[in-house]
Amino acid sequence: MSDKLAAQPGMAGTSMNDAAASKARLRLWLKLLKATKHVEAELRENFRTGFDTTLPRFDVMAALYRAEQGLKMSELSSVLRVSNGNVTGIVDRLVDDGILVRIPVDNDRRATTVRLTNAGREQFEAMAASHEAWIDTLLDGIDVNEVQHLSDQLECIARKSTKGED
Amino acid sequence: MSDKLAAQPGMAGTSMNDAAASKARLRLWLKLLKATKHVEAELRENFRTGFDTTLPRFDVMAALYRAEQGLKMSELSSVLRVSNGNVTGIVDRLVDDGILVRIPVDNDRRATTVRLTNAGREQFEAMAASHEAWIDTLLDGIDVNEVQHLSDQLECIARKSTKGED
DNA sequence: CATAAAAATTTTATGCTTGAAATATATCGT
DNA sequence: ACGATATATTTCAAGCATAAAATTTTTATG
Repeated sequence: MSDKLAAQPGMAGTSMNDAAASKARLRLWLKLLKATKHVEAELRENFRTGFDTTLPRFDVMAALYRAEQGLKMSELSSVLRVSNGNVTGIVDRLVDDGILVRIPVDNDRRATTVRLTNAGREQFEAMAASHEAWIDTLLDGIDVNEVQHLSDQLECIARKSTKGED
Repeated sequence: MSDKLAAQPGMAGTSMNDAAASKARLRLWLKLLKATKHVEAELRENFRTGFDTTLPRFDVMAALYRAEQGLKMSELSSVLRVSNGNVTGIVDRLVDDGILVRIPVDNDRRATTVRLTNAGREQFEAMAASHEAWIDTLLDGIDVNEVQHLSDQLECIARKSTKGED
């Protein structure tokens, strides 16, 4: 639609040739990556020093906090979009720490449900509050009024082949 | 949108109460993370199937491609913002594969410089071309005219405490 | 019912990542 | 020259991550 006529000197915000657009996208990706890695690094450090835990553990707890009745291992790895084998290890350690329990599933001895213990729910709530505050600080360079817009653009990226449940 | 009660005068598109802004930032962060992870996963898969290599290896090669005379291990880990120990392992494997060489530094027997071999440079060029094409495809949901703007916002995030050399 | 196919999970092998400890070398102050 | 400190790198232990193979149990089919 808005392509052909980069003709005008004004070039009112429109168009770029393909090669330039490709380079621009590459630079954008590098910045996206840089910003994300930066925030992740800060969060990891905060989780480590503040709660002696990790981001992946927090992610597992967050998923289970939302699912009061617990989730099966396969549901968990699907929600978190990580491999099955990976979840096994993280859950093992969380169980050892008394944060999670494995509950056998009736009528299917292959599966187990995983659920937060009461201690786990408590710990999660404390961490979630800090987490939100950390993000608030880390992203405060962003114009809040632009958040929705930015958000929409990112949605476009994530949706590529990722059937978008949130 | 800016919350119904944007009060009145002055505050044109501004404002949201703090709690709402905080939640909005949290949601934004989750999308940022989701978009980044999605692109990363696709790239990893492409590198694996297309070149039997990994993103971290590509990153090392990219850094060294730009530095024709090579980099010391510490410079490499600083540029890539990863730990020293991490770089050691990745470089070890790249050396085994004939992609990198370690060169002793004159007058300082503690340090070594790492450089791409000719084979390494060749391989990198092929991979870089594909990489750019992959990114172009993955980010094509993004309005190219918004790239600069989006980019600026991300810059804000990355700059927090990250003295911004690129 | 038997057995093949499917499903849920774990195990294995490999590699990335960190932070901390260890090693080796260089530099500086006295 | 000596010893303390700083610098460059590697090693180590633990955890995260994937893909692929293996295990166990369920379900479907003949």
